Amino acid sequence: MDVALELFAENGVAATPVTAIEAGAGLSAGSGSFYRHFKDKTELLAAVVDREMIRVKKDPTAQVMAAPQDVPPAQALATQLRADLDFLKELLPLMAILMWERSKAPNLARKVQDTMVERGVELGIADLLFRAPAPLVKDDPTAAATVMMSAVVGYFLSVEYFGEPPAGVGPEKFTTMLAKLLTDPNPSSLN
Amino acid sequence: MDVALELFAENGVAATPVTAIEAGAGLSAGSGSFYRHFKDKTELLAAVVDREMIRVKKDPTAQVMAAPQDVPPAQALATQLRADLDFLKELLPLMAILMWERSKAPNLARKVQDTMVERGVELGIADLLFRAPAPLVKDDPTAAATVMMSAVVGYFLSVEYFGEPPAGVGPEKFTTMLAKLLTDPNPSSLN
DNA sequence: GTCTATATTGGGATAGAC
DNA sequence: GTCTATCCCAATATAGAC
Repeated sequence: MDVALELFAENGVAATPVTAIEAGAGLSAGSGSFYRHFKDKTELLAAVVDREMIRVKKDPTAQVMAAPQDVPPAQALATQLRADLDFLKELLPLMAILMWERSKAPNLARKVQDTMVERGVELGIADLLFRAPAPLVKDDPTAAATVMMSAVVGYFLSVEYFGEPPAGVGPEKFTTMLAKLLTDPNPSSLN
Repeated sequence: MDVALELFAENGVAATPVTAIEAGAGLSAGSGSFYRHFKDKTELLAAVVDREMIRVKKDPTAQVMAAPQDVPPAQALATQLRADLDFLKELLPLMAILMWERSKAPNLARKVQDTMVERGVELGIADLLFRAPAPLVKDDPTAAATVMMSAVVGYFLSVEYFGEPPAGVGPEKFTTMLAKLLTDPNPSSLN
């Protein structure tokens, strides 16, 4: 399953021959030994995704970190956002697989949306309100959290996909800027 | 090529049989008629991507809109962000294909990064500085533009991928919030 | 430029010995 | 549980008539 996770994420399920999985698992490629463990590739995929969802759900880095009292809110939030970026790295193989399989297995995408995205936004809301909430955030925490999470995900995908930060803006700069924008305590454009 | 673009984006190149392209183009599936037009599927892929890149580059919605003087900066920026979201919709098939082919054709990803991402951030910077620039933005326009573009891309992908806005936050709310955060003229967390 | 027909291969899956 | 051997099919690609 470890091998399959890697190969699926890298090349997609369809493009990963059973023989390659056998080879990666130390079995002789081309022997049907794979089929003593799983009925077929589809069953393996389901097993891999399930295991990954469970693993991710209990990942400690997914939790909101205890907010230290002695640092300014912007800095505390930036630290949290860095942790979020690291957490997404854990999620990456699963995300890649689901992107590949989206059209074939829409139910899988649905499951992930419910458990990951909505929960992510919820956590983000809690996160934002917990720290000194700026007026804009307080005005519509859900929208603010959505912006925050979208930015993190978008940035993460850019980095992973292209192998380098967009426009040379590293994680440090990125999270700092995003945190500042969100914790700004005095907006005048509310009108 | 239109059919191929659709099918490639939906299912990936490997999972799209030549026969399906033939069928979609009005040819009889299974006849080799395809091969009178392209040497093989790889050549078709290259042609499709090239045509798409050119088409996207001259797309008028990619331009920064003339900023009206009589609306507040936050509102003007929100309008621009809505246009950006629409533009991404144009880009979606190309993005999907490149995501799928990333591992197989890293050079393609590179080409896109140069022409799309960097250009997108550049436009974003111009955009931000052009409108009433908040101190935070002025302080580091590149970082602010990266945050802005990342948020737009992340939000867009969530919507496209899951078929509905995350946490029920629609495009209107999203762009408004993001624009407000960016144009806030009075941040105190710069320190 | 499209068709019918076909050669060929790669990969999914099974049978049965060990 | 793994192997060798094999079946089968789906998909690539070509040949040659029309």
